[in-house]
Amino acid sequence: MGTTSDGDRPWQSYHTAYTNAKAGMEGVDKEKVQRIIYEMSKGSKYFENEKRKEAYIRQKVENLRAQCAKLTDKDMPHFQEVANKKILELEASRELSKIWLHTDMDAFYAAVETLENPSLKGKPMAVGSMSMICTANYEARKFGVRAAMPGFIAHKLCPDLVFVPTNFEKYTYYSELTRKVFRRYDSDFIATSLDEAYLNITEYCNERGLSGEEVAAELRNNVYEETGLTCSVGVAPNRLLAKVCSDINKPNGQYILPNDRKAVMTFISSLPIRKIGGIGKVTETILKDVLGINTCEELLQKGAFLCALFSHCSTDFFLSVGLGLGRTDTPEHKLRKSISSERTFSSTGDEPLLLQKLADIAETLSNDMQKECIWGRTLTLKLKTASFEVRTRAVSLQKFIQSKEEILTYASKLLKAELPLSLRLMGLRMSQFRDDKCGPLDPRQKTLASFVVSGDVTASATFSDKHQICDAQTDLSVHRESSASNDDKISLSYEKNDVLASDQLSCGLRYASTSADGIENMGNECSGKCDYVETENEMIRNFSGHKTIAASSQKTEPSWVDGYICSICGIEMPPSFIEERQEHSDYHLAEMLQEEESVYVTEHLTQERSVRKAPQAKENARKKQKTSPKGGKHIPIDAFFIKGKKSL
DNA sequence: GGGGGAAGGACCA
DNA sequence: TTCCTGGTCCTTCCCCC
Repeated sequence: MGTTSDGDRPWQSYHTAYTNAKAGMEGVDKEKVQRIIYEMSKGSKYFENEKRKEAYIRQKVENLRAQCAKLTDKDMPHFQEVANKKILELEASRELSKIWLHTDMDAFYAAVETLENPSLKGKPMAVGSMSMICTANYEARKFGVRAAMPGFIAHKLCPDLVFVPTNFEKYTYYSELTRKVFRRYDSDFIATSLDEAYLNITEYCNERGLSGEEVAAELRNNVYEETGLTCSVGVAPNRLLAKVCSDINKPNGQYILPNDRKAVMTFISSLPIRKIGGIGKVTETILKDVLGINTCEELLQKGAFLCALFSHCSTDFFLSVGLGLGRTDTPEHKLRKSISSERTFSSTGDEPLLLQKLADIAETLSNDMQKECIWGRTLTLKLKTASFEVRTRAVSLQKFIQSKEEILTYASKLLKAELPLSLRLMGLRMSQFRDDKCGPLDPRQKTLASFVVSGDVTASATFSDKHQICDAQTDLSVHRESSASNDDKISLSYEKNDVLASDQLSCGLRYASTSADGIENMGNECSGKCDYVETENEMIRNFSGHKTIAASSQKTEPSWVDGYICSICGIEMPPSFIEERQEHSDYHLAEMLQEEESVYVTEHLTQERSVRKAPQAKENARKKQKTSPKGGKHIPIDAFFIKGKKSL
């Protein structure tokens, strides 16, 4: 990219995501487009970052080449044998009885906009803004304009380009219309985005005695009739191939690959690897530059090298691609694994401003989580620096959270550990969701109750031993009474821990206390028994594994009026309901502690800052932080989330 | 040595 | 002057058991 080896045409080696051919871009003056993009990008921070990334990939290629060179004549027969065995196994799994159809709407957002505003017809148009465009119609693509390209570059390529802002409500509405059509062919169709879906049309074809080709034509016609939009369709024995096929006759076309092994192998033999979903720019570069692999057929031919250089997982994928294999089953309904929100803004290092932006993102995330009834326990902060370096910092909590306040509390800690820093993007992601979605409002109560009610002593003991529940503010720790007693009794202990030290611990308890001068004193590991010293409140608590209530408030345990009425909520429960009563009391205690925590957090924020700056903190920090490949200035997160040395 | 969390990266739409 | 957003999966590193 722009180096001497490129002579007087440096742009020829500048390969951004949007210099790759896409449907409708045939006949584009590629060199002209590349030159313009290069001229407009060079010198920018984005460009510099791209250069860094490319250097990193080049290094990766060199390393793999070196590994390759080390392979001896003795190694190769072994790896060839491994590859042959894998190929035989994969071949045995080949299924040709299913007919899969992949449908892809043509320039979807642009088509919807044109449908609603016919004056746009025939004009080069892009949906998006000057900073980034989502999609471009086919007229614009003739100029080299395409999705994921910054608007200002698109404008340079096509000065008459019309920009239309995105309107996702519209796209969702039209997407739903297309899905109504899809459902008639396969009620369990898989939607991968607003404009793409996979349909298993095996049954539909068999029941009606229709071929895949006939069904594809019928479906395209129905979509057009009911939406006024065109789509392109691919039909093949599996999803991987169907997706490749739908791209062949774009726009408004279809391609059918027969359910026949020979036809599949012929089709795949000359197919460029980049056409396969899952093989992107980096993987393509590595396979090409290290092993000279350009087509899917060559993946099979170089099987031995793939086995020698890549992981089992990657090798299996590459070899199955070489055989033209793909998924033929309809997966179970996939549950969401994470939810996130991020914002890009003008680069700034202003701390109050960054915290304000973080609060906005936390609010959006919290709202989204509430809409979907989700609680999560792993919070990840994503940062993009002014120089486009991306960092992520995560914290796993011992409780599930959802509120803006809680998200912001932890997110702020993660951010502050990274500052000072000039940022252009911040994002928050929540993952590790609680299994039950719409449970009680207090996620912890459910967790606690499940331990008591289940009576699964083994499970609770294991949990207790391995994961002392030490939440940042309010902790509900489940402890088994001394195993020596062998009476299988479970007692519940509540402990309120230091906001600073405990929230990131996954195994064991460690407490950090802060003395008046801000010097860090690392505390003890706690497993069943521990002393908790909280200097700020001059409070010493002891907790010995028996049922202990260690809340700082003066509130007392709920009592049973007249022997059966709860003094707090008035619920009636006879004395014989021992476990239920215990659980009920625990619930109120958990509530009390939760009330306290907001106050507690506020009190501790000031203290926490001083701790973060303590010189000893860095020394004590566990060196888990991975060395940044970029070698930039970076404060390890552990410098903030200090863990003590394990007590012996 | 294996399990699992954290961090980073690839990829997709 | 200006280069997105939101999601999944995989790999690597490193700590702890």
